Amino acid sequence: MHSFALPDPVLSTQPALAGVAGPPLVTIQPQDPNDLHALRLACSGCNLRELCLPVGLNGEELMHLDTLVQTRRTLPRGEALYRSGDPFHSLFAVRAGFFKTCVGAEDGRDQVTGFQMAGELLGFDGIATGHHACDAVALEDSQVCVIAFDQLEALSRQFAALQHQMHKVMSREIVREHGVMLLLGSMRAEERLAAFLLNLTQRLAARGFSGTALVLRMTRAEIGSYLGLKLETVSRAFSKFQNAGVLEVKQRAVRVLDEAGLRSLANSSGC
Amino acid sequence: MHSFALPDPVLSTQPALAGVAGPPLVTIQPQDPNDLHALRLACSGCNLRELCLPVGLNGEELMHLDTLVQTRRTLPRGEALYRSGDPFHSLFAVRAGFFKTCVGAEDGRDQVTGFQMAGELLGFDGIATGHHACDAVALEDSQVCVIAFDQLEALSRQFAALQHQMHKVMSREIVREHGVMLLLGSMRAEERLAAFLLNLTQRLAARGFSGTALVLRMTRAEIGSYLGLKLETVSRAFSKFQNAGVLEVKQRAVRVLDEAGLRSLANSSGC
DNA sequence: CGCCGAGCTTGAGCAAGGTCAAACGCCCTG
DNA sequence: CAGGGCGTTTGACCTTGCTCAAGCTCGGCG
Repeated sequence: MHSFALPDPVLSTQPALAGVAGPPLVTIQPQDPNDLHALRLACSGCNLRELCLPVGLNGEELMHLDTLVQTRRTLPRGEALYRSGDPFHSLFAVRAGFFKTCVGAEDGRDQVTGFQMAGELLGFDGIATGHHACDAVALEDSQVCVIAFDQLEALSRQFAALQHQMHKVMSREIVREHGVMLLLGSMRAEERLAAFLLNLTQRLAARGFSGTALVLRMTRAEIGSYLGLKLETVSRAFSKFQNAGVLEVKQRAVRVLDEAGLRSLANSSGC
Repeated sequence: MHSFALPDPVLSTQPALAGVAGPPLVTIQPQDPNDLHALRLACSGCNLRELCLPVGLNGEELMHLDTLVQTRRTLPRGEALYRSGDPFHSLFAVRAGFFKTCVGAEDGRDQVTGFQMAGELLGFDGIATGHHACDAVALEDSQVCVIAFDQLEALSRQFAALQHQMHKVMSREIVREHGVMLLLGSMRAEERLAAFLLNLTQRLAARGFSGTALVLRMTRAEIGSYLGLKLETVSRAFSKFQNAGVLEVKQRAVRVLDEAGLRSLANSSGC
């Protein structure tokens, strides 16, 4: 399918174009002795710990969390982290790269339900039934931390802070989906795209990347699926934003020229 | 606004028309001495325990859960259980009645994100920030059990079964919202309505009500908001289903005449 | 009992976005 | 470097569902 060799030591999520370099990822050396192996997996040393599950944990709690994340998994672009129906054992924290999640109807239609970037968690859909209810697919070469769920539950019975953090993350996912429902249920095509771009730039900015220049990791069709639009409509909206001087669009490279303009496009209430 | 006296002893959710009577609700006598007071609030004696938070708990766990649900709250039709921005302290289990939840954009548009019936839990949106992120409004005279969230977290640190059940409920909410996204993002108007009706009848059937005759508790506009359609479109789809012999529609009273037909309408894939 | 108002139905016309089709750009591979 | 394929752009046309408007139903209330 897709020949793939992971460039060690690093998987860069947003290359030079992003302008602002993110904090460097730790070097990955697969053949290390045990202590180094443990270190490189440790949440306590992870540069994403302020965005990920460890938020708000103290030193002791973090050390215990470290014992939980015993493996990482590396995926080439296009590979599924899990598929609908797979048995659920673990949550996954995106360490590097970019994912989409999508649900499929029986008749083949499918709907992208989200895009996940570094520090975000995947897999909550599997808890309800013990089997995953959607697909998670890497949109670029990616790496995730594997978090055994039964161990996470056990640990969060010991540490209230971890328990609460986990509840917050799940609640945030519910609230995020409310926002998507608002978007899908009551916004026009251009409002949807504007809102989507603002959300993306905001999340990239929170990770230390430029809030104005970004490289989309997904196709027009995937954006369209997420936004409830056809790819042609997405493309036309991009062109219109470019003509209006709000964006500069060169295929997947997008630069926000007028953030306030974009913001007002996202709330134009259909008038 | 709405003059209201709660008929004691019972709040019936689906009246005679539903055909099959649900299990009778326990008698509510507000002035009882303490032990009876405790009993009437008890999850262990609740006829909804197989649908609600107590699923899968053993006797001891149930007894502890009973200590958690110290109050109920009664709401007349139209009243908000909570509103966006309210501080979050508790989850709510619907004991009787019917609710909608909705999120609002700044510009006044709002989107119904769900309808909740007996045994379903409300309030997870508030965990993320400590403030509720949507409104929950009673669509008929209703009653909820109030579950103090910090106590629930404490108890679920003691009992793995309760902890896991809570995670399952939140996960199920996430999966449900994926389904709504699929509906909003990729279905035609009539498919959306058919899918909505199937979902409603299924949930009513799980509660012992008829799976074919139901009384809608929400307006056409609220259905439309939930489905991303205008109320006229909803009304037209109802009429079309009636003409096709799939439904009998008399205002809010709906009877499913051809469930298989309805099912195929929900998957017609746009052809 | 008749009025009133909220909610529902139905029609006519319209616009947003979908569909189909053609052409282009970019990257990967041979 | 040429060829091929995927992803994107753009145009022309068409369908779905929205808008606006009128009339209807039903329940509550004076």
